[in-house]
Amino acid sequence: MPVHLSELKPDANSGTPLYLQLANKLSDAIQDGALQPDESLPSERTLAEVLNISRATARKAIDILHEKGMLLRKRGSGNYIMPRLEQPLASLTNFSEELRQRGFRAGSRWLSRETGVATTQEVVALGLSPCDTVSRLKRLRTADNVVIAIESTTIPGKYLPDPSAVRDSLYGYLYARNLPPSRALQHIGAVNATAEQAQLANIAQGEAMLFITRVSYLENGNAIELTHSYCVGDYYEFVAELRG
Amino acid sequence: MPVHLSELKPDANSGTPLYLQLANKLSDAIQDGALQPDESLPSERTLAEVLNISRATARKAIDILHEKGMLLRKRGSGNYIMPRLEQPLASLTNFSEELRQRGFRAGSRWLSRETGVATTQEVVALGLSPCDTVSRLKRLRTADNVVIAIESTTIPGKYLPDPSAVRDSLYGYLYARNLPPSRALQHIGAVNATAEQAQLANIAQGEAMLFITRVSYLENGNAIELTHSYCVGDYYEFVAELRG
DNA sequence: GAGTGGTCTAGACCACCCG
DNA sequence: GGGTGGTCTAGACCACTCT
Repeated sequence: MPVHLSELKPDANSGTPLYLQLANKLSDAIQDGALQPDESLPSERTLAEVLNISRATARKAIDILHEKGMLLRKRGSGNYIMPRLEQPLASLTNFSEELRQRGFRAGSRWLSRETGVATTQEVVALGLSPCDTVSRLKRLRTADNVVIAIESTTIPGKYLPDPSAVRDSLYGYLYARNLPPSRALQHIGAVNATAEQAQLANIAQGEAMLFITRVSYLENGNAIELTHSYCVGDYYEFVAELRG
Repeated sequence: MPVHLSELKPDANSGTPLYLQLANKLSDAIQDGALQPDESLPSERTLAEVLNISRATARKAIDILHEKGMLLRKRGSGNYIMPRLEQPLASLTNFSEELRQRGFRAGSRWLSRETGVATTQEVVALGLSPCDTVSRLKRLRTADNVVIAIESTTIPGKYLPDPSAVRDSLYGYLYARNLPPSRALQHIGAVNATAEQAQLANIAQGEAMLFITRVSYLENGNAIELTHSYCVGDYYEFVAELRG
């Protein structure tokens, strides 16, 4: 424990919950290497006493890190920092940030933005009524100016009446209107590129692509987005974390 | 709330924690349809009082269901049952069970079972020393007698000294020896089938396949298994859940 | 204003690990 | 036996929703 414990002390007047502040500070300390793998954290009771919080609050912070896989709990012994696992990038972030984290320059080019009446597939996937209108966005995704995916998105008209309102980032639009997706289901398969896809992505016809279908949901359970992505195999790889 | 609340009462002498018992009973009630979507749960205080437990305990049970996406919490209003989402099959279960749940008859055929010295890739992925021995299993996975995947697994020798000890299920072997994987990272890409793969899987050369690399970890963070799977696109699809 | 979930406290007992 | 995490209790205050 090279850190001064006092640096972890949360601020009771900051507005953010104490347990969240503590979880974030501990997480940062681990990421920065101030806390080393296999090292043990101060005990829950020690943390509580030194930081002037209750043990339940300290515990809740530690629970968060444990749930993220950063800590190993050992009953009767202590809480230990996990040997570093690769972080799954499959969390719900926008595409550009994901690529930027991997060191690429992300870009996109619109193929079309239109409105229309929902197809049967869209009605089912998004939980709409047969006559509802939807907005559709189609674009090419690029990394360092290389096409890495062809992406088609459908959004219910009530959430996006005018598709041209989305300038760069769909997620940016949704967050700005307080419609942040909280969970999503992805179906991932492999397909051979069609002639049209090959031409768009500048690859050979028949080349293997990842075909990803994603439905995103709001916190209240309503579907907000249906996206089909065709991803160039050479550049794109999906990383997922499984739990037992 | 058609159920009698008394049926949810946990047993203090059962050995399993109260909050877990309650979470399971609530979960069952939802799955069975005894609690309908959009219906609200009794308030946390009511649950606590009727079931003779503290609010914190009731809350912890409800937290579990919320984290599983079964409940929608509404501050100042109540806890509501979520409209049913498709369950992601990407949790950490064995292959056979996963297929069985989808209504297939799962099978496998061994191609080879051997021991050897860890390759560089295996050393890195599994956190071994360069001279460590490993066991390697290679097999074909079938559903209703159709080959759907070609799978190669590497396990550190200290966990599996004799590869022929694995009869049918690797996970069965690991659980029996108290080595249950608790989390895993999967990398998922798309590749074109080689001539050899095409012949094994009875598909055309060049056909798109999912290429999945999985590393599984024990609760203590040690890697237990490295698996490469080539999955036939027509039959296999990976389902993942993302979080915000 | 009454009821709800969100946070926090102070204290308790247990099972477990370790020296 | 002393310290640890795992569970549980009985209270408290807040911000929010509903009507």
